[in-house]
Amino acid sequence: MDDSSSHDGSDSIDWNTEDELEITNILSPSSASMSTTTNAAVTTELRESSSSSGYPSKIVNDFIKMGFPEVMVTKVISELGENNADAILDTLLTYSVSFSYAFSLCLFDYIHDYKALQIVDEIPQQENRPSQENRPNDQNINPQSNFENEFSDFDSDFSDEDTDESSEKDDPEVSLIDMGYSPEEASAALKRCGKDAPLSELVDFISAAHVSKAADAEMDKLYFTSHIPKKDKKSKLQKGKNCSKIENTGIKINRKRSYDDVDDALHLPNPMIGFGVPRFSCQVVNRDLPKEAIGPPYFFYENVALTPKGVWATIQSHLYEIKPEFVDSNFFCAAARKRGYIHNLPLENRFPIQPLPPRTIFEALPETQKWWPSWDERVQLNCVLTCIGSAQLTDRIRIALDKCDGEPNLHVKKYVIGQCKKWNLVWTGKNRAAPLEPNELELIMGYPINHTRGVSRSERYKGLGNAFQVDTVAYQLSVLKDLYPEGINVLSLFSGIGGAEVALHRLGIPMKNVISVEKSEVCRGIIQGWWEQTNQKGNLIHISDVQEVTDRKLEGWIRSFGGFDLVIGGSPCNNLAGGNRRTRDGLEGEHSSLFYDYVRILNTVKCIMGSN
DNA sequence: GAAACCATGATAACTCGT
DNA sequence: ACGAGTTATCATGGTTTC
Repeated sequence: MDDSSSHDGSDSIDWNTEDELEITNILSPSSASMSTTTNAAVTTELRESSSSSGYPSKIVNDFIKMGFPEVMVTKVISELGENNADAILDTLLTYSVSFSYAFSLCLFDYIHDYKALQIVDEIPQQENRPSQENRPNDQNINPQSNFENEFSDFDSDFSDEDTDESSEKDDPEVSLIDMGYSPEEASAALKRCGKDAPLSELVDFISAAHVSKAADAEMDKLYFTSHIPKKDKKSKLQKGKNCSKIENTGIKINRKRSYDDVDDALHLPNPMIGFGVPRFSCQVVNRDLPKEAIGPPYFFYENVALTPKGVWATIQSHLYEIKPEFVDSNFFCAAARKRGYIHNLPLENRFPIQPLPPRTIFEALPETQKWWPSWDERVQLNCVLTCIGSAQLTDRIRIALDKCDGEPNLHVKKYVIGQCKKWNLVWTGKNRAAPLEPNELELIMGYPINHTRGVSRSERYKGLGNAFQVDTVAYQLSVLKDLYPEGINVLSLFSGIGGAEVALHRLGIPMKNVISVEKSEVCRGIIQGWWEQTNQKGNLIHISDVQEVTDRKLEGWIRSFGGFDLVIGGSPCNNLAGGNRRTRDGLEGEHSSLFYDYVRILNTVKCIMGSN
């Protein structure tokens, strides 16, 4: 469909026309060095535009055009000045998370007077903020190393102001009440955060409590309320398919719904931050898990968020009705990755792997900045997939751009940007948009560089495209560190390239025994290589087929190890993923139905451990 | 209507053992 | 040189949500 637009013939541009002369010219080093538009990076463009006078300045408009709210742009620019576009962009990117979250809260009608928005609005009015000259750290933000400080910069801004207010410093409870919070809320926040906590943290806590309460109510309302679908066209997935496989297995299923009553739309959270992400301490710290779901063993299940209708409802129904935690990894790294996680892990005191990974394209891939066109406004990548754009596509893009004298027209821009987003291309030369290299994907996905080295290029892309984003998963698993200081026994299903193992290792959680179930020999080799290279002390046992994980074997392992502390895995998404044109058959598809083996194994483990 | 999406399969090109 | 197996390359929509 996307490509058809390039053949419509309605435009003067013929995307498929080969022009060898132009290609030759562009490929020559001299022509590349002659580029007059080398200051193509967004921030460079903005930096140049910022020198112009007038209000609102071009830089303000440019950031607004990038999608940032005007109030936020003007606030940040008033903070940082117009001369440091990098810092402005970084701050906006991070702050937008907070802002959009706050904005989304407006959806909950009973917190219409949400205080965080008041805080946001108040910021530009405050005159006693530290000047840019007094904040050298903000002036020279190093995109390579300072990312982790972004949000704390904002927090510290609040804190600085707080300390200027002696009354607040003396009695934060009074300050909170003055801000409109109830005495109960203020008291609870102080009890939870401590009396010395900065005001911003206290506000955050109260906001989080609001969110928790609102989200619970809203989620209950949204998840499974039935409505009549408006579309006439029936999904090929939603009707007439039952979980015959499960029923045949005889496994006890906590099934409350059929497909017929779960075909309503799943409302994914926006922003997709689950129970909270780093830099935004808006966490739901308590949730009521069903008794039978409470660990140990802890379990952690993952799959794509954007499934055909009804899939997550079915998954949830087989996993103790625990609501999925939907998180987009773009809050952790430079690429989007919208995933749902169902787990019974505690939510309190999560922490991310340090240092926090780069979260923008320029920070992750600084060499691309040199070639980045000003009109490509992407600051993060789309989801890492299992295959990459073709070399011919890169050629088509280059030819199209070469034909333009100076900045391309809107039609060309639209085509190029569309393809860049679709295929996650980055700028690696003049008019050259190319796919990411495997080692770049390893960086973005949180794996050691060369983690997948030694296998074919296709296998590397496939493995990484199917993998956990390590930082995202690690954040959720981090609570295990205090629970199991001596290490854990892990049953890792559908291990892939070992995302769970890498996450635990990077968290500093020792693995005593790992049963790793993975069909692909290539992936098993990658895990084994990593296991040896990182000098793991524990035992790693490979199982090639999930069907080999029988009750008897589970019983043997449990008797031998004393039980599994964590059952973790993301079952195949092949038949769920939006990229699948041919066999997106839903949870009953050839590959994705292996989810039921996850359920089977988890139930067996719990049963054996419970009886012990 | 725009945007996004842990993909699949056909075929060409390549590798390697005989 | 041959052939089997492996790897690289490319084109291919549709569902879902906002």
